[in-house]
Amino acid sequence: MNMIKNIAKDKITLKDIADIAGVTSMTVSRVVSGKGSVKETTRQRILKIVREMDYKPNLLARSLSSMRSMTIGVIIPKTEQVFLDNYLAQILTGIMAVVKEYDYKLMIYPVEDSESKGNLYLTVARSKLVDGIILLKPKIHDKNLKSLAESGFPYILVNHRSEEQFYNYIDTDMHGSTVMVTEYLFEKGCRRIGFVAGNREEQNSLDQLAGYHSGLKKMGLNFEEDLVIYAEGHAGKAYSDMDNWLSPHQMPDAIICATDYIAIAVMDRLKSENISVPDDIAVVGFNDIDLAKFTQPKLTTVKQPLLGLGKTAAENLIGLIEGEKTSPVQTSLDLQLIVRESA
Amino acid sequence: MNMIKNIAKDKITLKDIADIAGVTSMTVSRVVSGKGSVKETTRQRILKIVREMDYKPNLLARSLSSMRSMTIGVIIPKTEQVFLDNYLAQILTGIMAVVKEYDYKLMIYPVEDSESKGNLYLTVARSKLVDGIILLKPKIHDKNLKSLAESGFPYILVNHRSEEQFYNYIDTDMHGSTVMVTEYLFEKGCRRIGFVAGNREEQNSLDQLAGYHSGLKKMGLNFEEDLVIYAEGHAGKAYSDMDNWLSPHQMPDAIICATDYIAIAVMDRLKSENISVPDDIAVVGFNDIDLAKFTQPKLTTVKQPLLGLGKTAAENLIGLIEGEKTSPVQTSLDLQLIVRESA
DNA sequence: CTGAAAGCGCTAACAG
DNA sequence: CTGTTAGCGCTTTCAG
Repeated sequence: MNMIKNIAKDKITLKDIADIAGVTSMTVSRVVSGKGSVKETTRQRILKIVREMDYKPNLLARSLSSMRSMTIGVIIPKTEQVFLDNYLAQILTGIMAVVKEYDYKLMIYPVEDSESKGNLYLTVARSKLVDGIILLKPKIHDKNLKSLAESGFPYILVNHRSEEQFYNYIDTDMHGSTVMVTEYLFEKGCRRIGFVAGNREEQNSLDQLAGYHSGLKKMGLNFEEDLVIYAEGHAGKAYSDMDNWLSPHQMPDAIICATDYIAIAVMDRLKSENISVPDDIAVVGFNDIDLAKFTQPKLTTVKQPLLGLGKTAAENLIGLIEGEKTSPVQTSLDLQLIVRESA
Repeated sequence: MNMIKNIAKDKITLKDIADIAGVTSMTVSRVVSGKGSVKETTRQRILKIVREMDYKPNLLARSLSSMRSMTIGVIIPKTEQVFLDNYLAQILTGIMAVVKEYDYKLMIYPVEDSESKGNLYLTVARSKLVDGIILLKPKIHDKNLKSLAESGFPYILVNHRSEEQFYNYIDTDMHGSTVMVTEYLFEKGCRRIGFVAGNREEQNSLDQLAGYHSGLKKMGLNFEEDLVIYAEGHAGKAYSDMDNWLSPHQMPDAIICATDYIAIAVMDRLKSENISVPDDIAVVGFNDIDLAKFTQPKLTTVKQPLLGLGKTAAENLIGLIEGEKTSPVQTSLDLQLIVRESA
């Protein structure tokens, strides 16, 4: 029997293994970390002891010494929804896939909207806990973005196209796709196309709104303020603000919704008013969430390549971290209209 | 003008601050970490320099030295869905709320089902990157749970009730609530109550199934194998396996679904077969996801206190970490039937 | 209230 | 291929 097995296993260090193996901790380090070469026989001997002792490296020490944490941070805007929002969930899933592939780890930083205490981004950056950060849907007026960009710390903005030349971002073409939707509805015969807007503190939503304007213009339609509901992304607000539309001559004949959640609420309201979708009014959503195909009628929507967004963001960030890419990284992914039953 | 401001700000250490302030790094440490007392005047002087220099502590070094990372890890089963599943999303949201409140940080570890390479749990535990871990819905046959429990490292199992006396877990009473649902349907006049089961590798789903059995028995109904679909949690499988029910005399008059996603798929199938819910068949889901109130008809479902689950798990874990609680922690939260239109 | 000394466990860099 | 030296930046502990 082996006495060694009775030692407390939760504080075994490289040195302990080294002493048993009769080498220096440096040699064990090379074996365990896989960096540097070691004679095959001693390598095997060390590996055996590592297994017997059930040694697990202290990653904290490793990171402090190597100046690399091998983890990336994700900053999530914590409005009401956070994870409840499938939108973020999908992007995160994409990020996770890449993170795993490259053997990185993942740290989550939820951020209150109000939060402004001393530039969280730089605090995170300098904490050395992460090698780079991905910011999901930052607010357009976020003052701290600039100092982050200037700091040289690796970061990627997701869904935050910027006119500024120096920001790193991955985005989807919200403007173009909203024009496309307007065009689609026009060709279906719609002439009073309404719009329920998202959160105007997000670049994304502004682009959508601008796309709606462009689309109308392109089709030769006039913009009417009454046809827009500024729901700021809240399904509940969309539902109740539809009051204004509920006199027959005010009604649009098509409604573009900033998100699928909003579209669902809108359809629910229409149903309760006995207005038929798509016969009386066509409804289009954005995102193609899981449940879009289960609504009655099934929701016509614009599919965001959310998984791809997450993956691209993570891949580019890791590229930046490992010096294989250089700033600025600026990418825009295409969207796709999924025609189902609601329009 | 202050020359100091031009120094590279991303590698300022306690020592730098100390030198400028004319004290030892130890004094600065006390000020920055808030532990230990410092004369008020020097405290203010140091704080001023900290601000001017924009010093941010290196948390890696702090953790290595103090043996506390102030972060908790969450192990997420990465089946197909991960974050896409609102279920996990809500629990995570609850965890995040508490984590923020207690000034902890959050690390995410997605786990492949197949994954068994050298007990991830212990590897994470010994990495010192986290002070404790929460395991979401571990599989019942997971061999590694036992060694984790024996290691003494703080952990909490979420939704994994166990007969074993020594496991720490937070769970919801799936058995009892499924009995309650069966009873509810019986009282509505249903006598052929069907059941679409979840993933039988999760204790949770097994409890549901057992609750279904108990419920039938309690109501004096016989269990019929034909009334159960083993969809293993997949909405798509539920949809297609309903084939078996689609001859009139095979049809149940009520269907209990393991999750709302399944319930939605089931209702969709019934709709496509021109079977009316709830007039012909009553449908009940589990979880009360966001969209349950938007389905047509609105879904009657069992509300899981998912946010509460997450919060309770995190609070208890932190209690364990900080020595305010002792193992085993075993809690079961109550569920609530939300009656809407589908049953 | 402040300082000195001694690490936390690992790795970079340089020898040999 | 292996060892030595010297930290990474912070905190613990013990003095004073």
